[in-house]
Amino acid sequence: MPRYNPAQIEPKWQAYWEENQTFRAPDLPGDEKLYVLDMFPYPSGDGLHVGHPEGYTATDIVCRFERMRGKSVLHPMGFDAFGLPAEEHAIKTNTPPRESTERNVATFRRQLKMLGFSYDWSRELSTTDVDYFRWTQWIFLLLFDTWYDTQQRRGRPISELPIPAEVQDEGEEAVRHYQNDFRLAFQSDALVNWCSKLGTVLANEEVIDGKSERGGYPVTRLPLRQWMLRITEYADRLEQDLELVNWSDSIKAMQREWIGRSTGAEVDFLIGDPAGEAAWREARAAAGFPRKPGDDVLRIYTTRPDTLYGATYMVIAPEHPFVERLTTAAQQSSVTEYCQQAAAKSDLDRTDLGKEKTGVFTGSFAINPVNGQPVPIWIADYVLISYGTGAIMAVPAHDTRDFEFAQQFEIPIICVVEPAEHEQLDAIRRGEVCLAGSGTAVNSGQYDGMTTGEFKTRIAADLRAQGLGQEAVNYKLRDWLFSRQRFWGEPFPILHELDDAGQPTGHLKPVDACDLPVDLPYLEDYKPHGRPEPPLGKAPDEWLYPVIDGKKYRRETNTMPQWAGSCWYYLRFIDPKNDQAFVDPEKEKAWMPVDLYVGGAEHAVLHLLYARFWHKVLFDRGYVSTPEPFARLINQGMILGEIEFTGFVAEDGSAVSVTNVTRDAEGRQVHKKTGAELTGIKLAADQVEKKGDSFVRKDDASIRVNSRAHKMSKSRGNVVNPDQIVTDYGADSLRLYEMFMGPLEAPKPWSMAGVNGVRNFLDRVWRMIVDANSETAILNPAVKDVDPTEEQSRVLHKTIKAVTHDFETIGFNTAISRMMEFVNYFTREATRPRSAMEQLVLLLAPMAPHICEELWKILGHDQTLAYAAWPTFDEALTQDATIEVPVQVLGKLRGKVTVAADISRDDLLAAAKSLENIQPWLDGKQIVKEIVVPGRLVNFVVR
RNA sequence: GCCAGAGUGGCGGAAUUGGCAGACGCGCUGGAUUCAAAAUCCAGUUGCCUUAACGGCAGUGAGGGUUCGAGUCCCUCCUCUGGUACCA
Repeated sequence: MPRYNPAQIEPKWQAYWEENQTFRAPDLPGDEKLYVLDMFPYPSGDGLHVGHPEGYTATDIVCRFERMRGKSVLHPMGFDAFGLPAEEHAIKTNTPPRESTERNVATFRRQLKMLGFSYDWSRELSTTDVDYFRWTQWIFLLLFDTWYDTQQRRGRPISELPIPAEVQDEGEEAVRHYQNDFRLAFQSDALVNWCSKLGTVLANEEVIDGKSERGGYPVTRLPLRQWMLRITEYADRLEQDLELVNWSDSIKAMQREWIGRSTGAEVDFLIGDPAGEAAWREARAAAGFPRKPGDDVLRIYTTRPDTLYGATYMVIAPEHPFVERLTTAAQQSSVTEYCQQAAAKSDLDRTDLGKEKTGVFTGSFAINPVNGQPVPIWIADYVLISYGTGAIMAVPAHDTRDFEFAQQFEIPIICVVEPAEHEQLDAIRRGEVCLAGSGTAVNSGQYDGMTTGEFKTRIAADLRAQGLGQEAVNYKLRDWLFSRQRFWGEPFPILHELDDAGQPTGHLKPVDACDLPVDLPYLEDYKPHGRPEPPLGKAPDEWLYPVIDGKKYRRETNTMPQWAGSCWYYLRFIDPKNDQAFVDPEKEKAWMPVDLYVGGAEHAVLHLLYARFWHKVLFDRGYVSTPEPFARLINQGMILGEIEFTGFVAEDGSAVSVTNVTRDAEGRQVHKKTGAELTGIKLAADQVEKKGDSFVRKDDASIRVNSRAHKMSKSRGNVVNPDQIVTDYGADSLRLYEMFMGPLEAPKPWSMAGVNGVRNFLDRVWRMIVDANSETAILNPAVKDVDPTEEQSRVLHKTIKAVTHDFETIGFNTAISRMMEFVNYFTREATRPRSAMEQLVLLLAPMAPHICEELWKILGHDQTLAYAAWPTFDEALTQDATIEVPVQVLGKLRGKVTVAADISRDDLLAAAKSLENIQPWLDGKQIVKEIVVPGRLVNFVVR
């Protein structure tokens, strides 16, 4: 075996690992456990993408590294195979979903094995396995059985829900209804996001800019009875517990933003008879702020109670229950028209037209509780019924949206906050410019002169004392719409009781845990039809209408969304074969939490928020031991296509500089001045050159071109296929290249030349150790059983130290650089100590396991190196005996002095001062200051 | 608009967190080897000025500041990427 041949080595070692179960994790860990998890893929029909191996290689390196350091490592892999994408693929290829899913899983499994990841494959699972989703259904039943105790701030069994006496008195039926109102899984008639193209409703999180996240199809609002999960009850804990985890700030920020906690106050404005104001105030002062507002007040939510004196109008959402009552006869027709228009608008329209504010006056007034002034009440769709109380006080002087609206409808603008310093202070005072920030109160009666912060605290206390308001917290997070009208998902383990006439009684019966799983029935036609009735409604009667204890039921025909299975798979990996529980408590306690979780940032809100929610419910109910599932999260950056140069040409073929290109309203690329449509053309690297900060055409340097890397996509034709890379360069080269490209978390452009570069490095490693001229696999004659020289030792120990540090901090690109330096050094050495070669093989093994196993064997070992001891270093040997210290004059480098590493401060200073090329810079000058940083530098400040 | 993150050679990227900017790789140039090529090995490679050799000046998106010393810290601005968008 003279030359490095990955095509031969790699399958051989993959077979070895599989036969010997090399990476099988123990049921319970030893002294130190490490649970490293990849976000499992959904097995698309396209097979693995080069983005997948990036994160998977990173976790694999960590696992292999830590195994060599003696840790018990759990590193599993599975497939997220239920849901829309899998079903869409099945429909497209006209295959039953289970069949096409299994085929895709097989492809993914083959590709993952081909890359040599050290997964414990005995734990493989798919969310579509009946034995798996049996427990997904079980957890759903747990959610159904749980209510959230806001006092204790935790989920509790529904049997422990206190039932008010008056409900108790009404009988069993009333109690049941009361309980249903508190369950974490509940049914609700609400306006939902309906996507007829996908034939299902979608969660808020799955709708982006009024279009479906998957497919980009239009989404409309439709009232439908749907299953919801009360994730909002956990909003504060989901937000606060972000403190407990080691995640990137940006992901935490995205979750925080999605949860959208805001603090402020609720305030009641009297809308009843103004003559009764005094009596109302008296009653309120005595009784305090009521939990639910009466019909005589309009309750608003504001984050700026300090601007109450500047409220010049109020707005209620078009869907607000008071619309009818507040509308005067004179305004009736315009209000009706406006509300109908608002209702007809889809979410997309509402945001699209968001630039121009619309609204209509009701004709009614409310009374401002702080000054008794009447305030006109408007209806406008910029106020959302689903947030806060669906009503606001508008303070145009200090809120940009209110300001816009007030300008449009010529409503007075009263400044009540003055900034400390502002260029347009006078304009702000006159209400001509909006100030959204904080400052000092003016025109606010007794509160004048207070800072915004003081004012907020004071007014909250005063309002509370008068029973007119109270502090309040609001979240943007909405309850999670959990049902889908599709076939390919987990059936709900819920039965609807039917009466003798076959009509639903409204009574829900959860399927007994011992009767789980509820499997999917066989359906001839499972395809969505664009109407809200689920396809499971066409299931055979034996499935659809079970009879239990003589009672007839109809099964729930909705299915769970794609996210259900991925909410708890990390727990099942710990105990994948258990048929008594979703996970054994002892094993759960031993392995959780996940120590390192790696995946794409596209799951920043959806998956990670949902999984954390389920985990907290399981935690509250005593089934898991940690409050958070994922202790550390790293998002790998996206791998982009190769850098492309794009030039623009007009219709007549003339080149146009990129500085003159813009996009018109329809998104077409047009000339900035003439508006003529332009075409982008791909230019080869040798057609362009760098000029200043940008690239220009070689044939005309005045024409600037675009240079950037794009997302890989089929339509762009820049997709890199991992199979091809493995064939051409080998799996180790692919792994190594993806780690060498740059920091794990950064987005990086692909470069074929770069793959060739790391392959070159592996060739050099091979030749450093193996005799490339021999027919058989024997050591390079330069490798000898000798002790390393002192210099060789220093190189070795420095490398061990640096690589170990880089592995600990996930700095894989620099770790590779260090090993390249090692190889560059030792290939120049005529004698290469075998021990040093062995140490390098161990260092490189986590990254390029196949070649290293082979080299390890050639170096005379008959066991896998997967559990060989990680190399250690001697700190003393990582320092050089002599060091070169830069010498500066006035901060500029003027010379270098070579001295002993442990030189004293004074000796270093003396050596620097006597340096020959320093003298001219010191001559005739006075040394004002001498800066000596031992081991680092000397700097003379002269005058 | 708002919130994150990032701007360093022809390219991907280093820089122990305030201490020699450009490690390592790609590409390019030259050389060795070869009948020739591939492969391999060696040397060079930020720009400008200058030298026989040395050396000097500038330089990390732009401008300002702090410091003996700034890619790194502070202020203002520009560009790009991702997220988000009437959430009161």
